[in-house]
Amino acid sequence: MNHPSDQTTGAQKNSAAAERVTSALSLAIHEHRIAPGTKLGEDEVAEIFSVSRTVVRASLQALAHLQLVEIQRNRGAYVAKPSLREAREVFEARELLEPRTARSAAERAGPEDIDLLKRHITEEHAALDASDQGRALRLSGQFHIAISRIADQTTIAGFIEALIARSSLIIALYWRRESALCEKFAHHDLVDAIADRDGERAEELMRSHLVDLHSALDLDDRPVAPQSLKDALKP
Amino acid sequence: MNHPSDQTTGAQKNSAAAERVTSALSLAIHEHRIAPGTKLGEDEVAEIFSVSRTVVRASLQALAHLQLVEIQRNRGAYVAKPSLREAREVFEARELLEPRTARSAAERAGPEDIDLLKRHITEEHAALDASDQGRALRLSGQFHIAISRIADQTTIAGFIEALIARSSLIIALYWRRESALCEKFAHHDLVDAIADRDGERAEELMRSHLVDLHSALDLDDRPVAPQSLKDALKP
DNA sequence: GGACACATCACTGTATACAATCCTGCATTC
DNA sequence: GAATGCAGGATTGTATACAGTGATGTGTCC
Repeated sequence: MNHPSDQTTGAQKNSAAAERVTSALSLAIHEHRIAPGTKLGEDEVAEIFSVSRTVVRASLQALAHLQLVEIQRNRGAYVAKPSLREAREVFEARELLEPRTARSAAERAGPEDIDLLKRHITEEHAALDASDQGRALRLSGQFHIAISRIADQTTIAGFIEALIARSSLIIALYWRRESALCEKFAHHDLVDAIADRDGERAEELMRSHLVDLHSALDLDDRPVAPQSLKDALKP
Repeated sequence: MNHPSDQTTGAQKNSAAAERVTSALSLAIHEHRIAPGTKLGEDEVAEIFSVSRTVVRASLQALAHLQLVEIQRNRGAYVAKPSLREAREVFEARELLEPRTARSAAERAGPEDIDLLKRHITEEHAALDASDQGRALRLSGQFHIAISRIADQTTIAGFIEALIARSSLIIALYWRRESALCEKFAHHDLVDAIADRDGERAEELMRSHLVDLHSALDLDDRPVAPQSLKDALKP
């Protein structure tokens, strides 16, 4: 059985070394150790991981497909900075897909699935207790992915995975300091509903959980980031 | 204004030459000129397009991400052969996403959007009259993509694009000879509903259209393809 | 005659070298 | 002093060469 924080995503497998680089970059982005907008120079990344640019390029392309990085032709790869509009779209899409997925998961979950989810939550708590925000955030995403996997719809699970990856960037950009990270209980209740095989309740819990998350973001129309003024005038 | 059959998909842009190769391969697959399961050797493709393997690899990777081709490590790239289960999942996902998208499209469509859709249909008819099955099929897919673009949800539009790409493979594998290609009228009615700004009707038409499509496929559990016996015994 | 082991071959994986493009800084000019 | 043009450097795009892996076919042994 896999450890809950295993990160073999459903994404397209790259070959050998490329996958290692992709995972490492993806992890760092998910844990907010690389900020949106950061340039990922090929030589730079290549040296860090002791591989050639060929491998790095494959990784960056894979990440670009997940929209975690943006590749500008002849200019290089940058960690993506989702716009307000994109941020809204991502959460709308999640609110469309995930509640239904949670329902399916509740209807299909076996004992080992429940176990997996519970271990997930344990890990989340541990990360929160250790004040490891980055890890907690990543695990929180993994929790959602785990549910979509249990729902046994790999196609939709893949979409959700991509949405959660982008959510991580969105949270990095638009999270309101004021709002607390109240996911602990939300996730716990969700697992309970799934363990009870109560699809209806799982669906509703997931929906409200996502609405909570959404409303904890600052997705109004006015400029948010300090550099947006400069950005707005440049092009 | 763009020509309706323009094919600048929302997918991640590859660099320069790679995009040309990706488009050409994608087109050939969509038009059923390359069968599922066909091997796409790097040298072979490289020579056909007069580029180096580097470029071909980038293209194949991009197509792999759309799940149009499957890359097996150290073994090469093959045009994907979606399983029955995957086929079902793809259509379930479409039935989940597209009706709602059609509703949004109806609510947002401007005159130029209606024009675009009408020109799409004209092209489809032309292809059908010319008995160009492959082109008709591709245009039919493009029609769905156009609607999702009008809905102005680029994130979901991207998902739908990927689903339609795979649908093309699924149709190649599981289409029943008996059932007629009845899309002409379905698409026509849909455009009418969108032109009337009747979201409700558009949603319902899209739903039934997809159900029709789904039921025109042979997605039962028994083996379908003639070579499946051989395949089943080999591994 | 069949099966296994091994060698050969074809192909993919990775690294590196070269070409093209873009950005930066400086000099020149008005 | 500001703006423009140009040159240098840095970075990405592409091609090619080498290394590693899997498949195929042959030969030998039982």
